[in-house]
Amino acid sequence: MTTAIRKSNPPSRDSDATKNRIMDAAEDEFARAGLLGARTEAIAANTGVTKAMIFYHFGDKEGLYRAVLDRSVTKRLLALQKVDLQSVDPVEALGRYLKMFMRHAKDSPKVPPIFLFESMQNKGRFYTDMFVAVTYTPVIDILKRGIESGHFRKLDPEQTAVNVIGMCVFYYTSYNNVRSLWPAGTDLMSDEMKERHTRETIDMVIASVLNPEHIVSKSA
Amino acid sequence: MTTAIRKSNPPSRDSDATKNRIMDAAEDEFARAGLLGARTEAIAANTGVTKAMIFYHFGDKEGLYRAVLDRSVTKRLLALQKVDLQSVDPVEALGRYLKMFMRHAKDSPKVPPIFLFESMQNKGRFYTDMFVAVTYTPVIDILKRGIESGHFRKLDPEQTAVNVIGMCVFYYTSYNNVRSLWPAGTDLMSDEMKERHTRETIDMVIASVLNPEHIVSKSA
DNA sequence: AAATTAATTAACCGACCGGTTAGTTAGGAA
DNA sequence: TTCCTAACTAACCGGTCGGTTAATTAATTT
Repeated sequence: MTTAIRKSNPPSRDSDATKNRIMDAAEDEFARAGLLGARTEAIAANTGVTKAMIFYHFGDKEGLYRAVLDRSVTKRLLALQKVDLQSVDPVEALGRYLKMFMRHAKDSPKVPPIFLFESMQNKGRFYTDMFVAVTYTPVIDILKRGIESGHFRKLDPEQTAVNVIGMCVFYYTSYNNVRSLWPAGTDLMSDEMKERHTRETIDMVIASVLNPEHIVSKSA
Repeated sequence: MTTAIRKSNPPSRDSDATKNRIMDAAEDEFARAGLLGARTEAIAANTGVTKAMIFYHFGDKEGLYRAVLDRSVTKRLLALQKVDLQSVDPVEALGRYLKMFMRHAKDSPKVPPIFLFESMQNKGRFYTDMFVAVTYTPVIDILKRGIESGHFRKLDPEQTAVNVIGMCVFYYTSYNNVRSLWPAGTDLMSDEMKERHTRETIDMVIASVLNPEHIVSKSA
């Protein structure tokens, strides 16, 4: 278990290392209960250091929360910068973006719940423009480009972008509710199931935005 | 405001009426913070009766929570029973189901957040088979029928059903995060915006499952 | 090796929160 | 009218939780 590993490490007297350990544990706890429901004791318990260290290093619970959000948005920004979305047609661009996004979701499955809590509990108080810029804006840009080029249907770019991200993350926020749709004992967070979801979602998104006429004219 | 209206009503000595008032206030509070984060004081404050009445009528916070979930699943079941999904082709059936579902979401926008919290905070502990039966099973049935009849692509029915519901509810759980995608001051929960989301979502879902070949053969 | 400082701990505090309890009040039955 | 009981209130209780404080320990500098 991650918990055990984290706790077994010796509490080294290294500020940055300790901060990261706290943020790792905090990510789990915030994903479980959001800023409001997270217990600082619970975070500390998976850290190997005392609860007081949270306040020493981050000021208060909110400070730690901000730090966790910042770290995850930075991570996604880095991943985004590695993808070239400009020099390919909109269909390919959308596919590339989705692959990048789903890889991030697969590697950091705790992030979607945290952002959901952020919206529902905190009314998006800590959700900055930066977060929008690294998730929704690229999708909207691609969609607009695709409509103009005729590759995509005449859709509402903003509403569609929200729905696209919704498809990508809903599985990661709701798997506990939908477990029973699969045979008992199926682990919805196994690599195989995550990959199946990724494949299915990319197919679905592409199909949902394509312009049928454009396909016909292409095959003719 | 709903709050003011609820509170101004005289605290009648009617058990059922009081229970309903408590459940109304509880729905708001559970939608804000989930079972874990909900404050019984906050619920009582919007009720016109004392906090003690919650425990008198529902035993404990969890009892009230169960009651709220039950009420909303009953409501959806009733709406579902009024729709005929059998005697029409899969495309029409899916459209009808989505319209019904989105009407329910529009009228009870607090329900999606509650079920999201249920998954994330409580790991679906209170999410019964009944809930699955009134949300996912109908979609899966329609999808399977559509694949067999050739109307739909060869898709994964379960994964797709989850994504479909995801599209329907994500807007209602994330609007606080995505506000900035629209002009400042836009109320994402206005009737007009909700209807726009509904239209866009239904179009998108249908497009995402249709079998391209079936369309071509139809138009030929 | 002494002094300095950053990292860490254990114990503690006040506010809050779920739940209880003892007593009150309205209203229907006898 | 009296009685009974279901609905309701005000005050309270014990535990939990975010945050503080004073003292301790490990590195780093001089």
